[in-house]
Amino acid sequence: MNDRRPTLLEYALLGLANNQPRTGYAFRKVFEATPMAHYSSSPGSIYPALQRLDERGLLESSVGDGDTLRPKRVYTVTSEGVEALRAWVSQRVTREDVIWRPRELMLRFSFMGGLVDDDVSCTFLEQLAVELDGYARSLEEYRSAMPGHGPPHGVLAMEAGLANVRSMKTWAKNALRQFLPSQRSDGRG
Amino acid sequence: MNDRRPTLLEYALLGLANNQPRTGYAFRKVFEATPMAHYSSSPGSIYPALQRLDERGLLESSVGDGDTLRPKRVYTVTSEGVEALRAWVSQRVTREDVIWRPRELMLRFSFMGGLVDDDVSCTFLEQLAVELDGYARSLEEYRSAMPGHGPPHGVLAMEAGLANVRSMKTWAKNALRQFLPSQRSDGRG
DNA sequence: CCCCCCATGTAACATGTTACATGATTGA
DNA sequence: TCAATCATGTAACATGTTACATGGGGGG
Repeated sequence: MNDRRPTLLEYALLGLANNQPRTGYAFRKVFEATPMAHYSSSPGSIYPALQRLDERGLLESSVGDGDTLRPKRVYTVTSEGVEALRAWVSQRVTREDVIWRPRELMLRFSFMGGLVDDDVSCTFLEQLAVELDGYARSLEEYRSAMPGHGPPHGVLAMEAGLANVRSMKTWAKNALRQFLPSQRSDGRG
Repeated sequence: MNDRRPTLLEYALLGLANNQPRTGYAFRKVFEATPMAHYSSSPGSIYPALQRLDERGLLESSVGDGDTLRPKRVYTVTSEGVEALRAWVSQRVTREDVIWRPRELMLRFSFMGGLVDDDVSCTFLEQLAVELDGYARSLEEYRSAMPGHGPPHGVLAMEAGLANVRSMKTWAKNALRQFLPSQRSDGRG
């Protein structure tokens, strides 16, 4: 048996199934058509992943009217699956997440809707901003140690990374405003 | 024999070796310490990758004074390796690159220094800007089709993607100015 | 009737992860 | 001498990629 934590692909499937039950083919179409999640849409990755999630009890499948071979199989998330998803999105945002797994972070955020309370989204965005800030500072430090002579490619690539981190930070701060409990307390205008 | 094109990790090793010959351990240290390239620094990935590159003739290795077991092995890029690297960085920037492989793009750019003429960097940045622009437009279109009601997470995640693409575009346009052949032609001030 | 899209799956393969094993060198 | 760091590698395993195989249903 396989007790590892789910892959990113598996979490993506779980999150999509949580929005709406789908067939394997429908999952594949989402990965092909959607610009959001950058996962392979090949049958060789999707179907085995769905089978694994089924075996672990995070998804369950029901065949449609079944007298054909190759029955159409619809996957629905189980309560255990919902819990796994909730635990995943609610994890603390770490510096490592920001450095190594920014896509996973955005995937987590995008699955929060309807799954967790707004204060979880709020905490997520606050932690994200903090970690992005710290990372930006370490990048700046790193850059200042780079040689000013020679080809500028290294420094420029560095600056691309920095610009990226900063834009994400700006985004997080703006997004946060939509989740903060309303600022104006009921008294006064 | 394995004739596939090199992995991203292998290109990263090739590029680093092109800057300076290193031991396997030194490559690992770079991946641990550098914020730029997000690759695994585990021996289980690095050493086999170096062996593959050696077998394919893109790297060659020389052992230091060798009467010990476990000789220290220094990898140097071959002329064939340099050619492979040059071909890789010089490829046309496609929409798919921008959507699915932005990190690879930045890696390609950062290895251009000292490897190709400035007009290659120039072309790269121009193509990059064009493709980013097209991608941004398709993202905007996609976003405008999203539901305005319900949890805002999806729309926000979308906007994060957009902000990211736009910041990269701005970067590309700024970087381009450093590679454009000097605007003022020799006549007049 | 044929082709395309819907739909599900498997097999071979390469890569990367994790954990382990080993040995050399350097400084406290 | 002991520990840390330098240094190289392998084995088991899971995942993902590519290519292939199969079959139903609808439209031209």
